[in-house]
Amino acid sequence: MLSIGKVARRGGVTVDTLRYYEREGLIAAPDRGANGYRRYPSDAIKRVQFIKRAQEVGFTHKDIKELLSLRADPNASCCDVRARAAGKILEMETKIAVLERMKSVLSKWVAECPSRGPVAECPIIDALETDGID
Amino acid sequence: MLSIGKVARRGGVTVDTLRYYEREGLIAAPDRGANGYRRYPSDAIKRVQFIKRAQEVGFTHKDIKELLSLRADPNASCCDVRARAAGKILEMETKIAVLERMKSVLSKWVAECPSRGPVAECPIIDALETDGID
DNA sequence: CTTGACCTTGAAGTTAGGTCAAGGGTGCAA
DNA sequence: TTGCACCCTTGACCTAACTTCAAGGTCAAG
Repeated sequence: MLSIGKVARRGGVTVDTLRYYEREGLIAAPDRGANGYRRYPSDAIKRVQFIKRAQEVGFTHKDIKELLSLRADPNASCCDVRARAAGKILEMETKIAVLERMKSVLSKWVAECPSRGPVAECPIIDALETDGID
Repeated sequence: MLSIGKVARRGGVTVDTLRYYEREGLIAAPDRGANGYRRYPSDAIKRVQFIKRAQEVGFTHKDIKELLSLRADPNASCCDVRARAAGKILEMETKIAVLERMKSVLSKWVAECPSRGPVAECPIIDALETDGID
């Protein structure tokens, strides 16, 4: 049985974060000792790491709760998990496309800017004042 | 002179958003009529559009305040503006790189998933349980 | 004179993922 | 017994860019 501090250190999060995960339902409320302290089973560390890794590849807490439910559901199929991952890839592609588009507008403006002269003649300021985004 | 409702409609935002911009210092507090209503000069619409366009290319409100200061500063140079835009491009490249990395990890996992069979054998779940991100 | 559109303020809610502070109890070693 | 690390709870606070709410005052048309 592990104290919250040990789970935190070994899981790579803070104790505040663990309590927050518990509130959010990402990890089950553990048993308590006679002193009221949380006592975690040793596989709690694995669960924390699961959550961390899922976050690192872009899953939100809501997504992670679904993944954890699927993992615990004997009727769930691998296909369900794959669909979540595929959906997340699509989301990322959308975000990347938005960023690329903004970046290309800014790049064009930067290329047009002489980088000297007063701001009154700056083509970037001018574009912000008068252009639509195109 | 324009009412807040007119500036909002012509600027493409809500009246609440305009009041929020005023609180945030993005637009100056306008004069008030005898009834206490805000009375905007007609160039207020251009300023709102400046803010909207700057947002659309990725500038935050903090960034926009700086750009507006530069625009109003006779000692500012075009170069200062260009530097802000170039910095924003770098930020976007960083964000894109993070997303691409997450996406490639997920894509690899999706490719490895047979998309059938119980979740207990799912390679994606397995990767989340045991892998580092690589 | 009533109806509906418009305006005022301040405060609180939203999303996401925590972080921190106050005020107190517990466990162990010197 | 003192001291320090650790644990507890509740509840507020953080970023970002709004949005919504509550409770009211003003204006113009019919």
